[in-house]
Amino acid sequence: MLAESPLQNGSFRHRFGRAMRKEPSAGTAAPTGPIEPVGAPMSFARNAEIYGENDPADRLYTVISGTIRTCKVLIDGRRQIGAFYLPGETFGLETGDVHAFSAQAVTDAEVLVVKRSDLILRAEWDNEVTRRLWILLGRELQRAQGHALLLGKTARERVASFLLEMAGRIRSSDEVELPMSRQDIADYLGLTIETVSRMLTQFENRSTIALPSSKRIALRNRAALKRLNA
Amino acid sequence: MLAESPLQNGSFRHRFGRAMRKEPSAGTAAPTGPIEPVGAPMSFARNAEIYGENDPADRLYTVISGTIRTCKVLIDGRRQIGAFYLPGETFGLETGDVHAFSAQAVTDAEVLVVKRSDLILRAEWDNEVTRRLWILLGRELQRAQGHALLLGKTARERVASFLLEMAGRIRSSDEVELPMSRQDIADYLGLTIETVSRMLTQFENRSTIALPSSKRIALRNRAALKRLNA
DNA sequence: CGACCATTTGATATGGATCAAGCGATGTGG
DNA sequence: CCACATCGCTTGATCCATATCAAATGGTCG
Repeated sequence: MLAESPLQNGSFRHRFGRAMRKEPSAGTAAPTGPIEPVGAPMSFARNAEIYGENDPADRLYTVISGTIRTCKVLIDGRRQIGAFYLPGETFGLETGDVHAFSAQAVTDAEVLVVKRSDLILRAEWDNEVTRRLWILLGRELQRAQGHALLLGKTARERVASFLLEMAGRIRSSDEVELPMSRQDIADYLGLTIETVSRMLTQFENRSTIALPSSKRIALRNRAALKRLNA
Repeated sequence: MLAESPLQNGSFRHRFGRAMRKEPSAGTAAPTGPIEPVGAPMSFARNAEIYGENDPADRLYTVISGTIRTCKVLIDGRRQIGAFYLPGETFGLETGDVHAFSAQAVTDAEVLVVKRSDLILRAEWDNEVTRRLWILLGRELQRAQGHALLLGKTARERVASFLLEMAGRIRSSDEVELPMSRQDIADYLGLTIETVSRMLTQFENRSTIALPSSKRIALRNRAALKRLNA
């Protein structure tokens, strides 16, 4: 239903420049960089599936451009999004041998792929690779814990936290261009699109944010949002 | 408020025998065993704090007897429990240098403590230690992801999942002795004690479970619970 | 026995879901 | 280039699951 052609549609390249600029301090030994910066990037069209639930988890992916989501669909159709991955971030790291979540492109996207077996081999005689894998796994854990915490809060708090999180991760002064739809946000926050929308307009009415367009959000009063971050 | 004397009250020993029996296949190379099975165990009285939020995360703990919870208290007093740890399980593994959650004893408990620095040193020339640490961290990630998933469900589903999870982790035929209070369960599931209680009596009325006593729960119809596991 | 605490049960309130329009962008075919 | 279908988002009205408030019950320990 969601799956489309898993290969490129060509129109993603206009995002490339912007995306590359988002990569944290390229060239340094920044632990956020891709583990293995060589190899041909793969392209995915919007909504294309990168891997499915229960697919063998034998690869790691680093986002070059675009946004990726991981998600799980319950039998009755409810969808829970596990995480969003922005340029520079790595996903697909799982300890089981199959993926517990599936991954799709939120926007047209380019990702770098590396085989897990290669990494494990290399980790044997390269402590730096080991260290980076450890950091990545730890980061995933923190993210998952934070997500669980988020889901215990009220709708207003969840949306506030989401905005702050995204503003922190997307490089930009005070105006954020959200790459994902309201439905994606809702499924990440465990809410409905209507509730997400209402919270946003509520924030707008209180001048906490401004909404130049539906995906563009300007944080006018970060303190008010932080206060809701509990 | 919750913190009491951090040292023993002596009455925990009666749990020791039972607890030890819970350790998975002792003596084998079971990856669930404690990483370092030597060192004196520490004792904690019910509700005693093992470590607090923002304490340095320089130790790992393996439960010998009793039950431990990790939790976070929000400014307004809401409490979110991150996980419960039963005998044989290891907690305290964090990637940051301070703990994001605090840990307390749910019941009188004994835990084995090992210094993180020791482990890291040892991991340098002992691949087995490295491998076990990796497995532990991966398990934490899975747990946290599962928890986030849980919090997206309805109250009935959460309680059903909780019962199944606990029944799976506590060795016993079909009758489980829950070590934690309704408040602990509620805070873990993101519900109120009243809702937890109501769901339990609902299951009892439908003969899905039986409640010989408030903490003792007999699973009469696992299939019905699994159906709610979505 | 009596005080205390945890749990259950009942009555009511409410936050967020659901159902149902509207509305503004974006794209398509005539 | 415009009319119109489509899609994603917002807004409004109502409903319902769970929270909240309140009280009864039961179990434990002095």
